[in-house]
Amino acid sequence: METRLDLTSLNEPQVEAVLHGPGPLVVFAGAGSGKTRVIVHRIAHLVLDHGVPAWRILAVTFTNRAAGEMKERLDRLVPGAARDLAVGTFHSTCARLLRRHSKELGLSRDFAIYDDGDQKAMISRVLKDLSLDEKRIPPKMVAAIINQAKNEMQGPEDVPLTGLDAERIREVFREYEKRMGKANALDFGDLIYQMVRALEANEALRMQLAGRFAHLLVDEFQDTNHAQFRLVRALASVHRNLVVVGDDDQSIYRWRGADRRNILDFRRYFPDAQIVKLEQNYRSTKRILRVAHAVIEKNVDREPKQLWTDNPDGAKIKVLRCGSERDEAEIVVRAARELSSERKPLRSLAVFYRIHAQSRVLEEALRAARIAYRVVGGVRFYDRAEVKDLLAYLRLVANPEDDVSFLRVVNVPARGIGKTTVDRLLDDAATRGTGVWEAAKRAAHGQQGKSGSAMGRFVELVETLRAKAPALLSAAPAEGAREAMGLADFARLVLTESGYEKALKDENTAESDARLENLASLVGSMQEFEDSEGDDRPSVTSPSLGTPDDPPAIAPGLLTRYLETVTLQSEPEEASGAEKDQVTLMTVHAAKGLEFPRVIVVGLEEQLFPFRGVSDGEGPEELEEERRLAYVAFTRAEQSLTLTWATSRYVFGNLRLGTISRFLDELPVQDIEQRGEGTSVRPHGDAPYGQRSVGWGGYGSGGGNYGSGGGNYGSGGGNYRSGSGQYLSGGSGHPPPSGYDKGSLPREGSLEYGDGFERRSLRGVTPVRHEPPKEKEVAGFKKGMKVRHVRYGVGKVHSVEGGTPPTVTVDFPGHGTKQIVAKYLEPA
DNA sequence: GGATTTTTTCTTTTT
DNA sequence: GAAAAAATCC
Repeated sequence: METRLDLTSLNEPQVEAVLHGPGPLVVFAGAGSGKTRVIVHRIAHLVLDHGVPAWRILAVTFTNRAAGEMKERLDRLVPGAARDLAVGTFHSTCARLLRRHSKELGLSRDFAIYDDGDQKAMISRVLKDLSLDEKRIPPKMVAAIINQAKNEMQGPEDVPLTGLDAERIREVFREYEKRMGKANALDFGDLIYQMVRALEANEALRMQLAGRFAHLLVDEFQDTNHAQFRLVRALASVHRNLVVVGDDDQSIYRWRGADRRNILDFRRYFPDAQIVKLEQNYRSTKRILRVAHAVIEKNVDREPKQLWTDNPDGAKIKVLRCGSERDEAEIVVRAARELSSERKPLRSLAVFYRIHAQSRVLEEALRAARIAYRVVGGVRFYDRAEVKDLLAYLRLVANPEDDVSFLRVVNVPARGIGKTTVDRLLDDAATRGTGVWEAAKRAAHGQQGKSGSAMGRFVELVETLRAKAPALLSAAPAEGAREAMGLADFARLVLTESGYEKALKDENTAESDARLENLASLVGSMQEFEDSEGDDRPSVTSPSLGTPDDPPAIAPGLLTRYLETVTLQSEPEEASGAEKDQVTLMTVHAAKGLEFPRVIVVGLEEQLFPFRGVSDGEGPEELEEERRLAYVAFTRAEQSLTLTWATSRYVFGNLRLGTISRFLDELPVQDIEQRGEGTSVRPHGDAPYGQRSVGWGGYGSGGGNYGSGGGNYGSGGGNYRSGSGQYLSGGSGHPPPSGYDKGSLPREGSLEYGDGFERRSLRGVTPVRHEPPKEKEVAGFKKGMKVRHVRYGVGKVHSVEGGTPPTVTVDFPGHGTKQIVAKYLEPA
């Protein structure tokens, strides 16, 4: 057809997907096949060539990042169109729709959204109130059951439960739901679950919403769960213009309820669906694709397909055997230095690991080498205590029924409302069946004069704050007069009125300073949010999902919108401005959808990658998902891919010996280049986990799996220790003395770096005899002590190094970890 | 009631 | 080895 949109840059199947007419379409889009490009072009096509108003197009993604990227790219293609486009994650889209229709649905407009931590706190309280033992019924397990149930669209009455405690757990679920209702709170699962229930039960609402969205596009469809599928089905029920895009090989969220059947069997639900397959890869070299394919093709349960590319063969994939995780870190440091020497930006390098815990060592090494890096995910900014405290205050102001937030801050800073008082309050709330806020008000009024009691003063504080922020609590007046207090100003007020700021200032330690700094940056981010929301004309879709003829009558206030935004995004928005040039560290999960010229994947050992947890029985499904993860990791790389594994590694603080990942063994030999002495390529086979070993060329059987005896990664207790800073010099091969309680040791890893120069003995492991290691003391300092430094203030001793002159490693909050010569420190 | 020290648990992966 | 939970001290 004639299009105003330029399609010359697209290949044939891409064009087919972009121009697809009415009705359902499923696009199988392999890694690097231009998936986002297709989605964005299709939206542009609908707007430009069919005149569909952008607000009638809904695009759903899994992450805020993907949503943002989509908007940005669309804006480049069709300037102005992105603003009105309804694009968001499943969760944010549902949250907005639920708020917009809160009245009809019997919800409070300012309902709170509980993240995992809040949810766990709520479950713990329910367990306590039902006098159930948290040891016997762990809150975490209950949370998993509740979340899974909601993913499957099941409530407490219809969730199938078996086992001794089935009915007890059901009761907890029931009570949890009740409390959530009282608290005006929804958890992540609820956002989808409640929206689907509303749509399926309420014909008028379904017609209204499904009628509004003339086109629906869903990204990463392979990772949708049942509830999300039902949501999509309901929203597409009127126009049936549904395009889903995904790749079953990249489905990595099975543990979160993702069901690949949703994409694989798409035609069972939509028999008339067209299928388009995108198999040309534009991202990676031929070698990278071959290596990735070698891992994924072993999966039985997959749609057979193979990516191809016109790109060159490229360099061989490096497979490096390291002696320890520190050696792995050293590889990363060298790769970063190599970049600099080639005058390439640091941001072209990314390092992926299976679990977050692996990032620490990498960070230490990069910091020591003064290489800029950023860690995606992990310890999140919004998880810091002071940040959560301030947000809890704000949440309480927006929604005083929010029990979890109430209990979090009722005595922070200490204001004389201790455990006894709180317990009495909770008892009262439980016996009368009210929320905690009601109970607190009762307690306050019971006193002569509100300020007669500490509780009374707290209730008064919250009410006063609420009274001061009417403009934040309801939609801003149309006149837009900025007469009232802004969000950031209000947050500052909360900090002073609550005494929070004063308490931190009085503390006057390096740590409290750091906390104050964090709060300042949080308040700064509020200012930014405020400005960005105020600057654009209020768009019809964002953030309230209204339509031009049907403007939201009860749009939530700025405060509620802000809280929603921070709860549904795991990390603060990247500060606007030039992107910094730094190496990126992240989990493989976080890497999905991204690409980097150079990629290093660390920790390719059995039990770690493929991962095997302590409790889960390991079935073929789990292994297949690990393969998909590896596939995702490898296919992020454009030009260079390096895979490392370590023969020894600290897990939980004790040493584990590792064996090479089966994934590495399966790679085509002609495409890889192995370094590191003694790496052997074992014959392929299906030896069970924990039964594999690799010849070190050293001591016989090699002895080491993570946790011996088919054990688990993280079980058992070795008796090894990495003496503080004691490294073996010279990699002499004398066997370890007898008398260790387990296994034998690998020879010190000697390692070749690819520059032809072999370095020996990077780091041996110094075994220690049975007697427990003595706490070392240097110049009167020992681990854990608080010390003061003229320049950095007060810090905690991380470890003592000894030596001449005696040196101590100290952690200074706000300044990082420093090595300081002992005489410049004094005990604090 | 609140602060400090000791003990325990934890680790997949995230909206 | 860190963070949370629990126990102990003031």
